[in-house]
Amino acid sequence: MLDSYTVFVYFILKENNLKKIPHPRKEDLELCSVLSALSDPVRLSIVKELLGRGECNCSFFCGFSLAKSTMSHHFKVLRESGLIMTTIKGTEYIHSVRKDELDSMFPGVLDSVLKSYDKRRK
Amino acid sequence: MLDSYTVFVYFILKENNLKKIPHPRKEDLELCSVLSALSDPVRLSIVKELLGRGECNCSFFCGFSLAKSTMSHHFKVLRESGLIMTTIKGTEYIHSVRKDELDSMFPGVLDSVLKSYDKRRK
DNA sequence: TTTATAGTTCTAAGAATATCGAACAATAAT
DNA sequence: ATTATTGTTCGATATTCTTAGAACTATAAA
Repeated sequence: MLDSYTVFVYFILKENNLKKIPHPRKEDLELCSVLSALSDPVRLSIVKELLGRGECNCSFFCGFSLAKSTMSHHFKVLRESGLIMTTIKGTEYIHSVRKDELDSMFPGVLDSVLKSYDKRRK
Repeated sequence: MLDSYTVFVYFILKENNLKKIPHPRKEDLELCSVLSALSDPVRLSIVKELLGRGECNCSFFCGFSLAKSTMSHHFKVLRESGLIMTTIKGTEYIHSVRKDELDSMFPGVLDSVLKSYDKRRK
């Protein structure tokens, strides 16, 4: 039985609980942090997948056989370095590479790294 | 007083003590190791200096106010990742960037990274 | 032969990283 | 309301990294 007061309280609670995921500003991105984030094989692989697929949630990355808390950690490192952006859609977290901003700050870095990664020995 | 026997023994001793510094083969260089080596500010700065100066010994890098053992460690990391080559000339260790080999294995990576590094905020 | 030079290697300490499982949180579905 | 989904966050552990000082090594110079 929902009276108007209950609806109001529910709305406030929802608003307060809305998760805000912090992202660094483009101008604050640091080259060393980006390189460090990319230097881990798991994360480099994530970035490659994200670039290939456009954007997607974490479920695409179960092939790593790593715990989901571990994957969450890697996504966090990528986010804090400025490599990816995360938005929440329902219960899903949608990730995408901040390609334009990265290209603007560090021209050629992402492209050359991923090109080399693609033609590595399998 | 050097007789021929003394000269011979001296030669053998010198030969045995000749330091062989191991370097990874070009084909064995790994992208993640290179990125990891470059992701440290000290090492990135070393690479930049080496590229600017051509080749040089460690004494150019005293401005870091780091212990020489620490610098030696960073040069070792750079060497083992394949980023630099080290030869011994007298008591000096001469370092140089393996630019051609890196460009061949990872085209554009070194250039784009150092370009971004050069125009970072001071 | 002794001393100086230029660096390496060893050892150790503290910080940072990668990983996991358990507990938790927000939304969606029933 | 309860349960399911999709993750995050916390706490712990094992490993790696950065740094430094002390001892050492090979060559050069006196």
